[in-house]
Amino acid sequence: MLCGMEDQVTRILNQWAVERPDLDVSPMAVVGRISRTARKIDAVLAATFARHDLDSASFDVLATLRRSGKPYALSPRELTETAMVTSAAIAQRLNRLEEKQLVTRTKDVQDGRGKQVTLTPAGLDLVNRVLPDHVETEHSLLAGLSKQERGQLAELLAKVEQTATEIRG
Amino acid sequence: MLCGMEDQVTRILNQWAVERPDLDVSPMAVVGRISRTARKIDAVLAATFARHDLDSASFDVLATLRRSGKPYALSPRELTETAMVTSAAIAQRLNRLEEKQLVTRTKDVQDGRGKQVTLTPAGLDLVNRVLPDHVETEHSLLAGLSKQERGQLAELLAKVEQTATEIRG
DNA sequence: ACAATATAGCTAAGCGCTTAGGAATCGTCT
DNA sequence: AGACGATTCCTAAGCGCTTAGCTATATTGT
Repeated sequence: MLCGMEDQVTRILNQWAVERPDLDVSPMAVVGRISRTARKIDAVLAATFARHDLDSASFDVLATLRRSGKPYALSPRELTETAMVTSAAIAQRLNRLEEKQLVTRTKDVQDGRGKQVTLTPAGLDLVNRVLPDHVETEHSLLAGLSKQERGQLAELLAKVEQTATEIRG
Repeated sequence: MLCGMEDQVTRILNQWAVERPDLDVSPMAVVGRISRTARKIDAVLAATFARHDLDSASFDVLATLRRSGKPYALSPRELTETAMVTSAAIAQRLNRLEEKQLVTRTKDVQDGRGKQVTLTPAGLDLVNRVLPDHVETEHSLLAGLSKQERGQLAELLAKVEQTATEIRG
């Protein structure tokens, strides 16, 4: 750690060192940083989506359908499984996307309980237009990291994610 | 990257490689991982707070007051500046905390516009009790990382956070 | 001194998420 | 076949956040 010790997270650590010297609060330097970084990233990504009259939640659904390949159709259940939100949240996202005519919901012929959510031509067109912009934003976010550093970061985060999953589903 | 290529993020990358081979989506491996890890961490931390009849937002305020040192008092403005949420959100958090008699709001004598938010004895007692539990949870989240790896992770994230801040506030 | 602007704190309305629970359909077990 | 539990999708209510906009007080400029 040869960094300048001058930012928010470091100041918090210094305060705790004074107030609760009995506690080893060093994990905050990492855990707190993950949360803060994630929020800032979300804000940056949201700006890109907003330029296309979209929000992150809507883009998430459109992108999941898009990358599933032709015919760009998945069930709400499948969408729920990749989205890290509840099925109720997906239902509401789909209401909004259907309203904007970016997806359609049709009955699943195989399973009467299920639905097929399909990208409309307008939805496919939109996600194809947003994608390059979004990818470029992500590139710019990582501009300060070498290829090697990106690999390191991804690996370290994967370990933490793994541990978090083990602790609580 | 010598990892097993079998998890969620990697599957997404593989799908994009098929569907949009023209785009270099490699940043998703990092950016997506940051978001996912942050959410899982939040869930783990929330479980700890719930054991003390608290949520992350409330704990955040209590902990900020606690680590500011005696007399455990800050203005809503100061709380807003460290919390990464709007002043309206802080006002509502304070409503809830005041209702539970964990903090008090008194008029600032120096500045008639301002208020002083102070930990009550009950609030101080609660945060002192939650803290060790919370710190232990954070330790367990990082159990899979060596001390050196933690330092690396913190530094890499700090770089990304810095870039994100430069891009947009 | 006074007006204009900035700042501090708050409420209200809207948004997207959650939990809770309902309706329809499927799969299984007798 | 029929009953029962599991699964799928949905709505409703509640929660914490945001934006918008209010009041009160402080600061700045003339």
